[in-house]
Amino acid sequence: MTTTNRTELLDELSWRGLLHQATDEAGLRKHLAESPRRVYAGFDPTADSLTIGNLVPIMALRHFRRAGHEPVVVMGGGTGLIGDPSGKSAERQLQTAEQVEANVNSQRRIFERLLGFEGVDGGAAGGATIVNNAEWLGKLGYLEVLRDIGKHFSVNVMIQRDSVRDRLHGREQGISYTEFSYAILQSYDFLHLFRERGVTVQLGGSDQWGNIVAGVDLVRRVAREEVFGLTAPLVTKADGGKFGKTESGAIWLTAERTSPYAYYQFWLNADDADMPRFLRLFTEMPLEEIEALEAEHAKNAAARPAHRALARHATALLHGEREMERAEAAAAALFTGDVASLDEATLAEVFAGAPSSEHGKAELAGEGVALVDLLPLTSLAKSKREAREFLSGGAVTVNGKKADLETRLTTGDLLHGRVALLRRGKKHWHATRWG
RNA sequence: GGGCGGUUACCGAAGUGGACAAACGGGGCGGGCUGUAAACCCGUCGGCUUACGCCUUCGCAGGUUCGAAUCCUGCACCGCCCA
Repeated sequence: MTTTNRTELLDELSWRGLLHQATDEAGLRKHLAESPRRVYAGFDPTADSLTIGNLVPIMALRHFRRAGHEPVVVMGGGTGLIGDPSGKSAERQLQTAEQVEANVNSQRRIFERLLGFEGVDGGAAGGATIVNNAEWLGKLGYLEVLRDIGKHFSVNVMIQRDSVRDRLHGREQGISYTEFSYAILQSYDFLHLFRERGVTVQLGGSDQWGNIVAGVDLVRRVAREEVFGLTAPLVTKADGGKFGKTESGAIWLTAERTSPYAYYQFWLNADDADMPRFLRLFTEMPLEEIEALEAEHAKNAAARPAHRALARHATALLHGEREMERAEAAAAALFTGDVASLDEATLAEVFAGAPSSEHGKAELAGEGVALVDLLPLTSLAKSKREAREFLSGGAVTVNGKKADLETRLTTGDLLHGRVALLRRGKKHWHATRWG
């Protein structure tokens, strides 16, 4: 990890591709150089976890912290009750207060992991802070908001905003007063944080630009102080696909939703064309190191040095060194197909997260059980017909050995006397356990 | 309210009485090649206990016919035009 000093921060964010837009960039640069600042980013508790898209602003916060500034994470326990219309084509369904609270608590772990909230790196301003805007938004009175805050918002301006305008003109979907008001609440967050905690910079995804600018305006009007905002770009893929999505769904930042193994795989499978950007965005390697990897990749693409480095860094960052090592070991075993040689403990670890099923060992005696009959009982085939299709196509493997329509599973196939590992296609595994 | 056009499988889009489980493209799945990639090639894609077999599909409900995604009637929804 490099130590970035405050004057270089914006330059670094820029070459890393983390800087999209900023209010008064020259002013911000000076502001950040002068002294340690507090910078905040808000996160919506719409789910009990965050996805890889949310990683971008989090990475930006990490760079601020490394540069000696103090990140403040704002969990939208209050705004989450309302719903941000930005980027949404339809009115959002309100979540219950309990849901929002549960989501906030669940997401908190991610920030603790990625930003650390105590005694971090001896940054000049200390570690990061995490707050929940339900704390202050919940106390606001309606009349108070209308008198003190609402006065500073021009409806004329608000309806010009893309997120609102699209919904206003949409024949199908209108926008409720509730969602329309969202920007006011988020702006109020900035004002509150400025007053109570001296926060002077807000950071967010590019879809937050409007909300951020509104907050900067509000602080200027009410407190007569200049504060700043900047956004990180929306991450795209070279092939035009949606970033962070795989066949099996979104990539999440908690192990229950996306296992460290799957997370590792996601990065390892990144498109070559995306590598340069991803290395800059999602690792904290210095530029020289990244360029060295790129050179190495150009020389020997087959070894995929850059992919491995990216997967290792990103996984270790989120799940820790140990989980990263395990994911890597699992990858090695699964892709050489050499699962039969794994010792029992490693095998158990590698397949801990894989689909599995329990069966009676007696069935394996003598002739054993035909794979065509077994497959429909696993996650690998939906019906016997499908099982036949896969088997005759050479898609199925037992403990790393290719199977066909005739293959039967017998006691002799059990690894460590109790498990047989089936694979369909390149990466669908299923552990059958026999007891 | 009136006129016209539309509604087909995951998506797009052919099909206007039998050879239709339905062309073609995208996408999915599987195989090959490869770098656990891209590109490319091959196979497959309504479902089924193993099938020149059965069952369920072409907006919905009825009808004509030996036989309908295709013709008729009514209904629903979408688009354009007139009021």
